Amino acid sequence: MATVGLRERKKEKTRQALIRSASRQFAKKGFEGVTVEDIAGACDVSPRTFFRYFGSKEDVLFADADAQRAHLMDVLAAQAPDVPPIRALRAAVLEVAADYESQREAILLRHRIVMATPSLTSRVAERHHCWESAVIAELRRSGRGAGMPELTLRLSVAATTTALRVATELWVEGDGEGDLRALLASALDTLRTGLDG
Amino acid sequence: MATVGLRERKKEKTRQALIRSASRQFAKKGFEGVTVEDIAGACDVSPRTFFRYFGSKEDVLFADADAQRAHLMDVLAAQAPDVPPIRALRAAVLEVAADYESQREAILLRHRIVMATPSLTSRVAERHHCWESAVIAELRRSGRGAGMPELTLRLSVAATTTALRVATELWVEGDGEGDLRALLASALDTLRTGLDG
DNA sequence: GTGACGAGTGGCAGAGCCTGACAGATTGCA
DNA sequence: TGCAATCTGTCAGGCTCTGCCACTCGTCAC
Repeated sequence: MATVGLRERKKEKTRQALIRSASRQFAKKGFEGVTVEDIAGACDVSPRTFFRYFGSKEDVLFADADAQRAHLMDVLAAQAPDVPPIRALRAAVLEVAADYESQREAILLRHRIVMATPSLTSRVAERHHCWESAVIAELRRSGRGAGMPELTLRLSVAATTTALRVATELWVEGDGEGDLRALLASALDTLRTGLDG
Repeated sequence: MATVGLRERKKEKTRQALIRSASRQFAKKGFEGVTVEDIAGACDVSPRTFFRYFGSKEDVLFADADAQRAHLMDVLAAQAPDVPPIRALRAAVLEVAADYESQREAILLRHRIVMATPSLTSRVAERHHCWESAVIAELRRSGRGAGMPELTLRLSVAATTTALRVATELWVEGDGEGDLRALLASALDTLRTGLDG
């Protein structure tokens, strides 16, 4: 049996406690109105320990980013080898959109915090940019992007992740009431058909 | 005649000195290897004064961003009213590309600094994201985007600025030897025609 | 020319983020 | 129980950035 030791369970518990503590306080007092000391203090942990779990105060807000990125990459890698790159990527981002919808509250909360804090908006952009690089690397690794010129490959990936971002923004602005996957699918179709005007 | 007083001339001089001092030292010792004290000290100015010119250490690296954004917006606003939004935007980003080419050395230097400093990559992304909002606002203001659904409008703008980013990245990776405008034009054509595969 | 006004500056103090180093506590295992 | 690895707290310190106050120096009116 895969017993995880007490140590690891404790660690995961602290990690989750820090994330919850941070989210709660950010929502109440704004990102800049909360110090690392506040976050750590609410968990009976020293600020130094906080930084052993998260590289920065911003990181705790995007703690699940790695998991989402991993999911994206998994779905991408799981596509049949003969599926063309853009179609494979389409499936992957639609999967991420489904993730977002299933974590609706958390995503909405985070986006509200981000919107209210100019210095954070760049972080979201960075995340998507980071995904971009990873996706390109994966497409290259799997040989899927072999026949495409460099510019086309990069542009396709960048445009697709951009579609995910734009669709998500609209969805969030509508308080997550709309159908994110439908929105994203529509955006992807637009990209496939071509922008006119 | 528009004589600018000694005071203002001095101010502009300090500003330029700070920018040059920063660029030079960043190039030599890396962004994080240089402190604000270093930058200011090299100009015989106190750190406190540095922050009166630039909101942050990062800002000094993107000092010309405002001018470029203004140029982009000017070209956009100067398009004939009957030019459709995407075509107007195309003209504007091509103009920015021309700017980049004319400031080749400075752009290349900056991108190298950014590439070498993970924490800065988000800033570039943020800049483009910021342009996006401004462009959308302008298109809305001029009534150019009137007939388009929200999603299409935003996606078109986002995809176009993304094309600028991707083309610029490729251009920089090739040490600015290629033809940035041609690269961008090709990317824009791809977006217009539609992504296939 | 002289003096008043205001913009620009420097220095100081301080909050907050983040890191390295060391010592103590806790867990896992023999 | 005792050892080794891991996790934590404390301390010291550097850096970014801000508010505050006094000072200097252009600018402008008289």
